[in-house]
Amino acid sequence: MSPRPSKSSKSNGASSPGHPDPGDEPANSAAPNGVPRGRGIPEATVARLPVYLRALHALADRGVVTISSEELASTTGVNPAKLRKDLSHLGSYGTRGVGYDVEYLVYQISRELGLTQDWVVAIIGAGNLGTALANYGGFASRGFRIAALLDADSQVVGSRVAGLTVEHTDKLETVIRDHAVSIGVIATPAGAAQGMCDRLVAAGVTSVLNFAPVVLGVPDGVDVRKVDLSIELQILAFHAQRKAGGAEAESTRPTREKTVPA
Amino acid sequence: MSPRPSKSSKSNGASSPGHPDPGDEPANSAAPNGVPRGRGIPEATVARLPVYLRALHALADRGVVTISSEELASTTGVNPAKLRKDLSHLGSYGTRGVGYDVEYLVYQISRELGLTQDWVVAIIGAGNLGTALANYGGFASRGFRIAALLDADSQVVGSRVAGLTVEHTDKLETVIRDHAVSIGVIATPAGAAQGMCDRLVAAGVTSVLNFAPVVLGVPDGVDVRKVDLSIELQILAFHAQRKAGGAEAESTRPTREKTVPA
DNA sequence: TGAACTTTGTGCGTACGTTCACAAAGGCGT
DNA sequence: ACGCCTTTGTGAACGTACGCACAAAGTTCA
Repeated sequence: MSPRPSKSSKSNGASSPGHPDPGDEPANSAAPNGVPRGRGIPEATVARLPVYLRALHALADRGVVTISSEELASTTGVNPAKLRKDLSHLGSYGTRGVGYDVEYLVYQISRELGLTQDWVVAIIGAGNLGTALANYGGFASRGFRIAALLDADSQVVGSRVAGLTVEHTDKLETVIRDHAVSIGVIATPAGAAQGMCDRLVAAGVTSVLNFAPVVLGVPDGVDVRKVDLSIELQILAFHAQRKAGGAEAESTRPTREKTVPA
Repeated sequence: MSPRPSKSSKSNGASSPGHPDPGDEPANSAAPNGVPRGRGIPEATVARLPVYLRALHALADRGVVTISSEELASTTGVNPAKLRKDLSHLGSYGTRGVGYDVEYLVYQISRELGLTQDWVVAIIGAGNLGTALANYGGFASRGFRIAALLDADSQVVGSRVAGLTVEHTDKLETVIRDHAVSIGVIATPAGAAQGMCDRLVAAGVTSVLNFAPVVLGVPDGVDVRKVDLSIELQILAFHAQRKAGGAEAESTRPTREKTVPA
């Protein structure tokens, strides 16, 4: 059983993909006729690929050689058809009647996501969150190398966190360049986020992961993704409220009612 | 005060987007004509309401009384028409020719999101991330009260974090009930997440915010939202790779032709 | 070898989300 | 008081996403 082509390289259909900002950006590499471009993998699919990848890594560790879309779908919590369609965007890597070769799929998804190369990450803000991020093992194991941890507080600068010495944000530009950082993670208080982001961008960073509760403004070509704890909680609250007896006689008065689910 | 269309509809899909639990099949409760009137607010809108809310809070603090959709849209980074449509789902709270009353809108969105009541939160896992979350001030200020912080490590139990004494996960059920916790935040290592989640659910928690890199399985009626740092980074990597001229590592093109002779 | 079985890959109908463009609605100046 | 100007609220067009259902393609076993 070796459906693994040693090394087949083919043409690259990369055209001119727009910059699908997390927020909204119309620009997309639409073909003249409207067919989704060769390399045009839908955002929704891209967002799921890491989930599949993680499950596949776990399977590989357990020695599983092949897996069907049905099984992989159930472990990742998606619809089997959706999973197959997602994978079909990468190419035809399954074997009918058998399923997908786990190792091969791991490789293909990794390559597609750009994880076959190393990404150098800098974390701005060495507070609780920055420290947590620096200590999070999930990064290094997936091709993300945290090269620097910066903070504006002189008290913190110089201390060692997760094997790194915290550097002062004054040196941001130097640090970014010296380590060839390509991804910046903002874990600062809200007030400092935009400023740090601007400096990151000016220093050449084009990918930013923002944990600060602000909407970052960036020029075209810079990719920002936001992780907002408070927003997630509020969405949960919305659904919880609805579950807890959504129909209330509300006019303009807050219903100060607390319903504890049994 | 505008008349508010009170049309009760059954709750729509309880699961969060991207978490299509097996068994999520009930058709959406839409009006005969198709418009989800009344309380059927689209998920995409719900996800943006907290963003608007935050911006509105900031405006209120600065003493701004009214704001147009155009301005609010630009500060929150969305399309003005989208913003208006989002707000229109709550009712007609704007004044034509003028804009929206900031305070009033704050109240309306808060009520819609269920933030006019207090939500009791328990954080499971007092490691770096759990500590960061406990210290994050953004919760308390928005109606979320962290009532408990639990950890399985006896070394950590008893220490004080963010004004709370860390309790042992052995007492999870008791803690949940005593504090009437309705939202559980999982900040444990991946291996412990499902177990803790199961116990939370068994104890009556129906809203879970999961930071562990696993897909949690929960029964119907339980809402899970996932925050995954590693996935966000991988999505960034995907786009970064594309920006960096996807010419280096050639790829298999998913065209009709299939050529992978081993 | 060939038939039965398994599983992929995808066409298609449906639902959802986004954006444009405009009529309706209200304030404001004269 | 009246018309002008601003801004909302929404109908309609477009695009994306989802999931069913099925043909195609491969495996296995007699």
